[in-house]
Order: sequence, then structure tokens, then C-alpha cells
Amino acid sequence: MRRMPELPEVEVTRLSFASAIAGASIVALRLGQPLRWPLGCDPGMLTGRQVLQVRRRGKYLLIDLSKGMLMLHLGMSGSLSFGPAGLAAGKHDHVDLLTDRGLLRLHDPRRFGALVYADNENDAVAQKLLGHLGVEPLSDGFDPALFAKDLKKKNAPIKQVLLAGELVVGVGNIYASEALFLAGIRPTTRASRISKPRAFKLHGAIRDVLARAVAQGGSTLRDFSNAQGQNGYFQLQANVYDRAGQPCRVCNAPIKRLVQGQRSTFYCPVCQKP
DNA sequence: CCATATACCTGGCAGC
DNA sequence: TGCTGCCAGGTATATG
Repeated sequence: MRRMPELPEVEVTRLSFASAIAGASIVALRLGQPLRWPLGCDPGMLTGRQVLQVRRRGKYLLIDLSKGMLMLHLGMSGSLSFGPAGLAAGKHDHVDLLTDRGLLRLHDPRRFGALVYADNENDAVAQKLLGHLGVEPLSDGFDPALFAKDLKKKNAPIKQVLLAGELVVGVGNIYASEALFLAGIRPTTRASRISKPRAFKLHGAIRDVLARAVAQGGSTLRDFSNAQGQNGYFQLQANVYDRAGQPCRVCNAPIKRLVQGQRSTFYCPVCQKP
């Protein structure tokens, strides 16, 4: 089973265990093999602290504790499960946060994920990871006029501007291609050359594709399961992602693939204009 | 400061 | 079957 932790998948994961873990007391934190970054504190120090709530910022899950917080990232291959304690950890289970309400477990074969402790959201450790992040795409703060204005300042290809997450967070490799298709914009188009009406259209497309993915349970292109082990509905079908050579669902032209910043990009050469 | 490349790590898959 | 090479959802950091 494959997971695809872009914003919708992270949000669906959050929704699947946030209320169940809120109020729990930490019994122990066990770490497996090293993840992308060290925890940054002695795991034993967390014992007895209470989980207040779980928030999301971009693709990070922020676990607020009665004292301090944990920042958790799923990387490229991470997934969370929350359930009864006692299941033996597998080869790729690298975080076990045991609480009096159950076990939160991070399974992450590639180990690009991370769990990092910070005293609070404003300290240097947290700011290093969160400080540069752009606006939340599903929040009221994601303003079309401001987005259009910000795009004017960026000379890089729009696909890479979206992926960078400095203007707007949560748009990963898949949804970047999909949103640009919906907006009719070629991924290679320089952000600075996108007109206000097209920027507005892209703004709407980003919101639309992400909101629909969250509403449908997070999974779009491949298997995905939330922390309760439930699958998404698979209703969102990709228009362009991973469809190189296949006919565009709108105009039948063959979908093209190119590489931008070492990542695959897919687009319709007819529906998407430079 | 800006844009692009690199590094991290394992597993799945196509091709031979 | 087994090997090899390539590809994969992210993002801080290094380099030009």
C-alpha cells in the first residue's frame, strides 16, 4: 500500500485521530531508526505530559502538549496509525508514542519523515521548520488578489513556485500538476507573467482540488489510509498526473511529462497555455 | 537575494 | 529467479 502525504492526506490523517488522542497522557516515547532530524530532546522527558490538541501547518502535524509541542512530518512515505497499544513494532515503525488512550505510531520506510520537539511554536527550533511557510490554502488568509500580486514577484516557473511553499503551503507534486491543469496554465510559465485573472483562476483551482481531496477522504491517485486504517474514496481521478502519453480527458491530446527541479511534471499541451 | 542542484532512504517495478 | 537501473508523494541545505 502506498501513501501520498500531500496536504489533504495529512489533514485527513489529522482528522482521523485528533479527537481521540486529545486529553491523553504520554506514557512513553519509543524511537526506532533515525528519521530526517533528531527529536531534539530526551524522549523520557515527555512522559506524563498531556496531549492537548493536534493542529496542521502545511504538511506538518503539530501536537500541542501540556508543556511544549511535537512537530511531525510524514515525509514521502510516512503514515500514522492510532490504536490499541501492544502491537509489536515492525521494521519501519520508527515512532511509537504510547499514551493512556492508545498508541500513535509512525510507519515510514524511507525515513524522510520527522518528529521534532520544540518548547513552543515561536522558538528557534520551530521557526526553522515553520517560519518560512506560506499561507494555508484552505484558510481565509489565502487571498486571490494578494496571491496574484505575490506571483508577480517570482520569476521561477509557476510549478516550482507552488512546490516551494513560500506563497502557499500544501501543494505537493501531484496537486501542483492537477491545479495547473484546472487553471489552464502551463507549468513552465514564469509566475511573474501570470495575469491577474489567471492567478485568480489558479487560486480557485488550488482551493478546489485540495478541498475536494480532503472532503473525499484524502486519496486520489493511489491507495491511502488514515490513522484508523480507513481508505479514501478514490473519487478524484487525476487529469494529468502520471498520465504521460494518455489522452487528455478534455481534449484528447496526449498528456506530456517533463522534469522541473528533478521532479516529474505532467500537463496537457493544448488545454494549458504558456 | 534568486534559481537550481543535492542529499537523505527504502522499495517497487521494468528490463534484461 | 535475480540482478541493475530508475523512479517515487518532501524539503533543508549547498552551490552557482
